[in-house]
Amino acid sequence: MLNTQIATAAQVTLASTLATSAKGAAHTLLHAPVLKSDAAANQRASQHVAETLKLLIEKLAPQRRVVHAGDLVYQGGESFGHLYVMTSGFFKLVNLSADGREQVVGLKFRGDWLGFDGIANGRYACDAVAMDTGEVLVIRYDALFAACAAQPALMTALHEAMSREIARDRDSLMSVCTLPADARVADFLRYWAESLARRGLRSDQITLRMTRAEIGNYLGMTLETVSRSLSKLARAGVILFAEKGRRDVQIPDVDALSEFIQHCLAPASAVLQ
Amino acid sequence: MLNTQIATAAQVTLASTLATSAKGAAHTLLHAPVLKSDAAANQRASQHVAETLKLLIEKLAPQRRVVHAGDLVYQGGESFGHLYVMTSGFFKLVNLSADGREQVVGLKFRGDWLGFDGIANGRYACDAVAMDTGEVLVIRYDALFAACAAQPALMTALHEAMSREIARDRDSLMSVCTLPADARVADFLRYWAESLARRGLRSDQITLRMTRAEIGNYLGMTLETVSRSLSKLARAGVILFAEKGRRDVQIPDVDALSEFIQHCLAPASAVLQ
DNA sequence: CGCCACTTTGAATTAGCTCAAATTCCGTGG
DNA sequence: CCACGGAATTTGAGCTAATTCAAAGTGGCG
Repeated sequence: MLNTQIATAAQVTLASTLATSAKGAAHTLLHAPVLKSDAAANQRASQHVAETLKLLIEKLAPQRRVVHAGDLVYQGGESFGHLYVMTSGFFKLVNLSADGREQVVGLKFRGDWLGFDGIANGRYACDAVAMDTGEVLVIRYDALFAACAAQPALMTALHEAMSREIARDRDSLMSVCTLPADARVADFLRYWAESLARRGLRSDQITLRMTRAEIGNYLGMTLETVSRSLSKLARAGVILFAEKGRRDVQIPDVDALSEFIQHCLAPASAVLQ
Repeated sequence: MLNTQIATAAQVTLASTLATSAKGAAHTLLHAPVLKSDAAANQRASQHVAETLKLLIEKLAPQRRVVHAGDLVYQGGESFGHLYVMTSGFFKLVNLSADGREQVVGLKFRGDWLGFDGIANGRYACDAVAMDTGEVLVIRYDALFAACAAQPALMTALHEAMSREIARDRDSLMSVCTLPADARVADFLRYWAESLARRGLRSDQITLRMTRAEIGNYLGMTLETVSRSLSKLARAGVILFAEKGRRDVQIPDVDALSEFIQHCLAPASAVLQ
């Protein structure tokens, strides 16, 4: 396991640091624990995506670009000029470090923006690769920038998208740092299903468009471990593989994935596997 | 080790995926490998920070808030209304998941903004905790939003800061996912030193304001492993501890840290440790 | 039909974790 | 100023989750 200590000793340490230092006011305002999927919230989110796309199309009349599996929308090092907003399809973001390490650092779905990483330095910091046929709106950053001044709704949409990305990236880091391998895979599936649900797509049956090696790379583990974890999830009945092929995963109950994660974190439960 | 495979089999897999799918155009535009620290770039960055702070102060005349070690600037779950820009000090961002896992997901220095995570949902997603005495500019988001329309420079600064945060978070994820423990600690120190250098502060001597437990939590490893890795770095002469106390770390040569990381990644080198 | 890439599963190995004990540091009060 | 106690750190020893290495199985596609 990566780090059980995080749920025990380290957590106590951090918590006590906060408690003593925050002058007794720490953690009285926690989010309501959202462990259950929320259909109403998903519908709202889906509608919000549709409205944002409509807004962008109306205000900016952007060019559209159709992509196919394997196409690069932009490439690390390339000069920044455009942002892209997905209307359909599925993308991965791949980072390449100076010393040659390569990693999938993000997954993107309909409504997500691509290219934020390029704003600060004038160069894109990663590759955006289509994993499937899809379409993006091509948005000139300077045009968007200018339009934002006159159209507050555009700026709101932009800021919201960047904010969401920041929050999501942190959740990713958290998953990698605090969950053991099995739970990480479960969390990955949960995130994917939730992402689909929030966009109004069916989420009980997802087609993994990534190989085990890519999933493992994204989650910080080997392809063998991904395979073993998926097998364990299937054995536990939390997921089902379609009869033919193992790229299609059925998720009868998303909440069961969350329970599985909790079960992985539980310290002293003797359930045979 | 977390994942040597990433540097071997998985990398080949990913690379070939890109190569075959990107129609032969993959990776011709890589960044220049920046393995060496760059004094000129640091100076430019430092000046840029100063200019941005000046701009914010002039245009928005923000309130200032002095903080001391342990103070919370904002708390997860709290209603969003302000962004904060650090003029001095040092902060950590702590995420708390719905199921109680807690993790340090970011470190912030002078010039960095705090609170972006709150824009999308109207609630902050993490705690921002001061690790030292410092000061932040308190910026009402609605005021900033309004001012951006008239002051393009403000919007540029805002977008740059968000973009930088997104890129940085991905580097974090990459470090955790692709580096073994020793290299991760080295990379952590390298990042810290670089962060100071880019702000015009001395970077050859840094005072770790975090316990081993916090560092380990941030890097996804235990406090014991952090301690062992630091000892190994000291034994290798890459860092030196101040005579009294082990919170002060001297870094005679930042580039030596990068070399150490490379050395950790090297597959078949038989150097005794 | 056969190749090739992907996946699964097993067995052995190891990096990092857990547990434990000794040491150092630092604030506090005598 | 020094003694004391609690917190943080270091280091060792054993354990275990995940990796590495290896081999067999499966499916898609020309």
